Amino acid sequence: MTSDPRVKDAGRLSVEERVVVLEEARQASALVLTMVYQDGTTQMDPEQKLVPLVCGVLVLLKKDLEQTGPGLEERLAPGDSVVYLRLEQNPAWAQSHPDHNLDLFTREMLLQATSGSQLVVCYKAKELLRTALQHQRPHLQWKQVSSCQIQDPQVAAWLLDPADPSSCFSDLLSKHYRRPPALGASKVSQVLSSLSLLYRLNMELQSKLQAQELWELYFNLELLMIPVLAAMESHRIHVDKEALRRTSQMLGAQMKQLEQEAHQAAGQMFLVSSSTQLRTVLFEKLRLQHRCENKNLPKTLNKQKHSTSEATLLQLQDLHPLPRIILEYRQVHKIKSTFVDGILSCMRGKVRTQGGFTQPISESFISSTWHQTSAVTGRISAKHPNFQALPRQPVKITKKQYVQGKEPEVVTVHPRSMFIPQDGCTFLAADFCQVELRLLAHLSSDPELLRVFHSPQTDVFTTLASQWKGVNKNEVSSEDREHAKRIVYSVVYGAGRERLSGILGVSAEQAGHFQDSFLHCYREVQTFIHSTIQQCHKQGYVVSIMGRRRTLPHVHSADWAIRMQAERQAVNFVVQGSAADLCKMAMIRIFTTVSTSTSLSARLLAQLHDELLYEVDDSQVEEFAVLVKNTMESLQHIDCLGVHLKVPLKVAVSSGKSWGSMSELHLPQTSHSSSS
DNA sequence: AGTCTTTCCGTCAGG
DNA sequence: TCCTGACGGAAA
Repeated sequence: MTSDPRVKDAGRLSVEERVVVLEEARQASALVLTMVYQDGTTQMDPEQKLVPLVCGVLVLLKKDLEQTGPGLEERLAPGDSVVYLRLEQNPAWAQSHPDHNLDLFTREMLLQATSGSQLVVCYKAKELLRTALQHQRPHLQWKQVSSCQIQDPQVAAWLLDPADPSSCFSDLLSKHYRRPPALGASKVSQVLSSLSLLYRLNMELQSKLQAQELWELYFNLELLMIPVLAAMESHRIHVDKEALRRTSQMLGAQMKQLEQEAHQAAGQMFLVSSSTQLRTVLFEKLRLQHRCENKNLPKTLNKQKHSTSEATLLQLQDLHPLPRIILEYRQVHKIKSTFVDGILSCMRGKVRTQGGFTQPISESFISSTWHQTSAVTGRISAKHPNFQALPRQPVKITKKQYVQGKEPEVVTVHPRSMFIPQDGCTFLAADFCQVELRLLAHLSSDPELLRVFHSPQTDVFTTLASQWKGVNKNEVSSEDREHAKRIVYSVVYGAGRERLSGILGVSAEQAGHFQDSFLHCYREVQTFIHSTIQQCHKQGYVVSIMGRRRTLPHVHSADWAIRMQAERQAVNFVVQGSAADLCKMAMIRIFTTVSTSTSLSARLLAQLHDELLYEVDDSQVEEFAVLVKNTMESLQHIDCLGVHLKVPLKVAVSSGKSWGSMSELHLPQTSHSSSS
């Protein structure tokens, strides 16, 4: 890489030459970047199993934007130059020949790319940003890159077609621009032409976004999410590792015991974790299905076999002791494998290089990877671990004591309580209350639903339950309220009465009755569903409040089931996608405010769709809570994207010394809560 | 024929 | 009913 004459190796430039290159970078009309890994691949090569270590960054400095001509697409234009920045793996104090001028140059170049005002392009920009933040720590702070607007073809292509599984660079090239160049040339030549093509591809995607009216969403929302996500990944959450280890051991013992009980109840040995083997025991050996013919036992989705799901086992639990044991086993198994051992395994395997030696370390900090382009609805998702799926409620486990005169011991396990703030800090969570339902009220303009949200001091689902049941608000039980919630969402997302009856535990007839009465009470909701489907049929796609779109080719399918599914997806997308828009905008607004403040230091740790989790200095909790609440509720009106909601937004803020024990923070009323 | 890897399915945590 | 990701077993 560094022996090619077309590439300027920063390490071999003189101090004077570096000054010139830096000035050139500042004057360049565009910068195109890619990370280079130790195995010689770049960000534009197809994904590998194990992400190789980063060894440097290649920067293409484009002097002139409008250079076109035969053959120029994949070759360097005259006046363009390429600089290679080697990223030193060792800290400065451990280097044999520290070159402080080179460190400074690298830092300045990265700063120019991440906070400069000219056009910057990078495929998978979030990875580059996160690497820069980690590598330059503590010299490059996340606040410094908050205004960064690196363009990313992966994000652009996803907005154009969110259903397309985020494809590799060469797939994007052939889909949106032209055939990728044939292999054969040297690796350096390939990389250089890829950089040129990356620039061209970006220009092509830019005009496609403009043509589809997606440019504003891209530029004002999705691009600004990149630094937010990069910063979120570079903040680590403290985990009580010892508590996790103890819990793992305890759950292991509990599983062994439940396994024995299951074998005894079944009268044979079998693999308790296998749904196939359990099916054989329950329905071929014990023949439990014959003893509950009045009930409608669920079947598996593909091959119409008896299901062994939770719903089935709950129906069978009075006939035999086995189903209850299995339910408990599954609960313990899920907690142990995914939320205790799973989390522990995400903390291992990281390596830190120290004085030339690479040694495995086991820190008690963790950070997820956040994905911007993996959900069709525009939501973000998390992996390794999946922070968005940690159990909300603690789980009770009864340990039977085989000692005379001892009562069974009840232990509660709560994975969220393993996450704790750093010393002197507090967790603060901000939750958008019933965003999807509020958006439904806005989208449908249903007068009754709007009225519910405009009358303050009432719980929405309680009001809904009282309206549709025709009883007084204080006569509504918590069960009624829960039912109201289920009914609302089942209607909006097109669930049949069968499905609803399964969830509520009532007859299908009664479930159907509930649905009818809901739609009768809120007529415009029905109209909204119909018009959304109609619009999808007419133009082939649907749009969220901020202009996010999803094309649904299957609405034209001749197959009834396929077509109906596409129609449900259309309705769901408009509501869920709009909620995603709002939540992203909230993250960006808060990020910008904190970044431009000299005193605030709150860090975003996680996003749980409609909830944001921050780590805040103890002394700033109140101030930040007010800021977050006001910022989020003010999103009722967003001028730059033309959003004006007919409903007020409500945000609940809570804080605590562990993620498992958060209590609501009651703040003074603000002006937004009574706006109309 | 036994072992390894990959893919699919069922189940369940979240919203 | 929609949208995710993780895990373990079964099949390929």
